Amino acid sequence: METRELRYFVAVAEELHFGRAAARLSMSQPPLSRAVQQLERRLGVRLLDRGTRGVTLTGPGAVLLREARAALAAVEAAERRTVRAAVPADEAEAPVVLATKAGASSELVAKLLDAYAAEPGSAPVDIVLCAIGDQARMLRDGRADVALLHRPFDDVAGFDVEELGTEGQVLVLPSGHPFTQRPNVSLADTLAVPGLPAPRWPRDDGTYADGPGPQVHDHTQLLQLVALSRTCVVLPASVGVHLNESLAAVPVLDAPEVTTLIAWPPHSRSRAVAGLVRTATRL
Amino acid sequence: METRELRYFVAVAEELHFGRAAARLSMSQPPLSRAVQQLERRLGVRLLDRGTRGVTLTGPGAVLLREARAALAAVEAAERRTVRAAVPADEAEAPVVLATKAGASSELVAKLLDAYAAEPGSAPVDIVLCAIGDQARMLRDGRADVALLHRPFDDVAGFDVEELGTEGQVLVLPSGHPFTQRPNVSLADTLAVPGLPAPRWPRDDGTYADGPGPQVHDHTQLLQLVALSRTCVVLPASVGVHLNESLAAVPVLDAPEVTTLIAWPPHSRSRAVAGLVRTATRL
DNA sequence: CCTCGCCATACCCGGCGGGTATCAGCCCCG
DNA sequence: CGGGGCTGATACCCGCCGGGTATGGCGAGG
Repeated sequence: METRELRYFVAVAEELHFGRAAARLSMSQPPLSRAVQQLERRLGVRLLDRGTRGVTLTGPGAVLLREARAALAAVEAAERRTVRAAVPADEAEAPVVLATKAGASSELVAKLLDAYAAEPGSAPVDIVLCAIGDQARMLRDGRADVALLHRPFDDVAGFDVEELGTEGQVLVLPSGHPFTQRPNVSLADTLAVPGLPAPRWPRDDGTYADGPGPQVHDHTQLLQLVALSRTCVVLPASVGVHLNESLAAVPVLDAPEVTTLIAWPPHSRSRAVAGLVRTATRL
Repeated sequence: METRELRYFVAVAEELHFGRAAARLSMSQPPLSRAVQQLERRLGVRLLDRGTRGVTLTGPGAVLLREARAALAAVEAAERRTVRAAVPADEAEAPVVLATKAGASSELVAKLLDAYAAEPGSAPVDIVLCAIGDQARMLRDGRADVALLHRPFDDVAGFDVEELGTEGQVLVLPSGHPFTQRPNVSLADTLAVPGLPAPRWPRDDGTYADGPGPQVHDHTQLLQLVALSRTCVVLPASVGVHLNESLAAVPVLDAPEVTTLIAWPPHSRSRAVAGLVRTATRL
C-alpha cells in the first residue's frame, strides 16, 4: 500500500462523499473513485458501502481508517524527524519541542523549564501551546518531541510516559453562582448545573457532538465562557489557583483523579528529551 | 513521502550498497540511485555518504532508517488488520493471534489458554512461537494481536502492556559442570564461565556480534547447545523447572529481575484481546 | 415520470518509474 | 605508476499508470 492510497481512502472515509473528498485532495472525482476501487480490489476487501446518498464505512473500512491515520502519522513523523535531525548540523543547537495544553499546568511548565535550563548541557526548549487533544497528535506526527498530557483525558496509547503527579478536580463556575457557597459538590451535581450546560469539545475528527453547550477548543476560551455564565466545567484542581475574581472553583468529591504525565515517542534517542524527562520526574 | 521511497531507502541503508539493495528489491541499480537522490533532494537532507567503497549513513539517515522501519511496520499493520477484519464476516470466529517466545513460559501459556478458553464468549486463539525478539516485530506489523514479552529483554516501546509477574534468573549449565555444586553464583561469575562462552543472539538487523560463542535464535536450540557443553546462559528461573537430566540450573543472585508482560498494539479495539489480557492479569 | 445528485465508466494524455548502456572516480594490484 | 575492476552516477528510452474531461447508470424525491 502506498501512502497516496491511504491518504485518498482517509479523505473519502472522513468526508463520506467522493466529490468533497476529491475537492479536499485538489483532484477530480473519477481518479479518486478508481484509486479506492483498486485499493479494495488489491486487499480483497469492501471498505465502503456506496449508497445512492453518499457512502458509509464497512467494518474493515473503519479498521483501515483508524490504522491508516496512525500509519500516515508515522510517515509524517519520519519525514519531520529526519529533516529536524539535519538542521542542527550547521545551526548552533537543536531546540527540543515541548507540547503542552494552552492554559493548563502553567506553573508546572515554568518550574520544569527553569529546572531543565539549569542543567548542564541542556538544549533550548520551544514551547508549543496546543488546543485540547492536539498534543498527542503533534507527538505522533513528529511536530513535537515531548508533551505534557493528562490522564484520563488524553490518549497516551503508543507513547512512553512517566507520571509527574496526580490531583483532584474542581468545578469551575462564574463567581456568584449559588454552588460557590457549597464546600464541595458531587460528580452528579456537575452533570446538570441549572443554566450552565456542559461545553462541547472537538472529537478526534474535529467535529462536535450535538447539544446545548458552547463549542470550545482550548482552556482560555473555556474559562472566558464560564466567566460569561455560558457554561461550567470540571477541571484539574491546579487551574484553580490562578482564577481571577470572576471565577470560582468548588472541589468535586467523587471525580476521578487526574494524572499529569510527560510523554515522548517510543524509541526516542534524543539526549535533550531524556534530560527533560529526568528533570521532570525529579520535580 | 511514499512507502515505495521508504522501502528503497531502508533497503539501501541496510545493505549499505546500491547494487545489493537493488537486487533485494528485484530491480536494477540506476532507478534505485535516482529514487534515493530524489528523496534526498525533496527532504533537502543528505541521507547517505557515497564513498567509493560502498555507502555509509549520515546522522539524519540513521534517524530516517529507524523512523522508516516504524512507519513501514505501521503501514503493513494497517493492511493486515484490515484484511483480517474482513474474513470473520463469513467465517465462524476470528481467531486471535498470540505470539510467544519459543520454549519460554510454556506453563504460563498453557494456564492462560485454559483459563481464557473457559471464559464465556472467548474466541479461538492461534499460538505463534517466535524466534527471540520476533514477538515485538509481529505485534508491530499486525501479524500478531497480542504477545508475551520479557522485560528488560524485549523492546516494549510503543505497546500497551500489563505486567504478569516477575522472577529471578538462573544460570543454565550442562549437568556435571563444577558450578552446579554451588548453591548460587554472581552475575560476574556468569560472564566468564571457563570453557563455556556466552551465546550470541541476533541483533535487530539479523546479524550477529563477533565473539567465540555459538549463534542462536531460539531457546530450544540454546538449551541443546548448553547440553552439548558449547555455551551457558542466564535465563528466567521458570525455564528451570522442566530441564531434563543433561542440564542444571544455579540461581544468579544479583541478576536483574525479569518481568513477564502481556502486550498489545495501542488502540486495539478487539474484544478478544481485551478478554485475553483480563484473563492473564487474573492468573 | 422527470430531475437531480452521486458514483462509475470510458477514453485520452503526460509524467514518471523502470529498463539498458555507459561514464566517472577510486582502490588495489601487478 | 598505470590498468582493471569495483563502486555509484548519468543518459536515454519506453510503457504504464495517475490524473484529466465527458458521459453513463441508478436510486431518491418531488
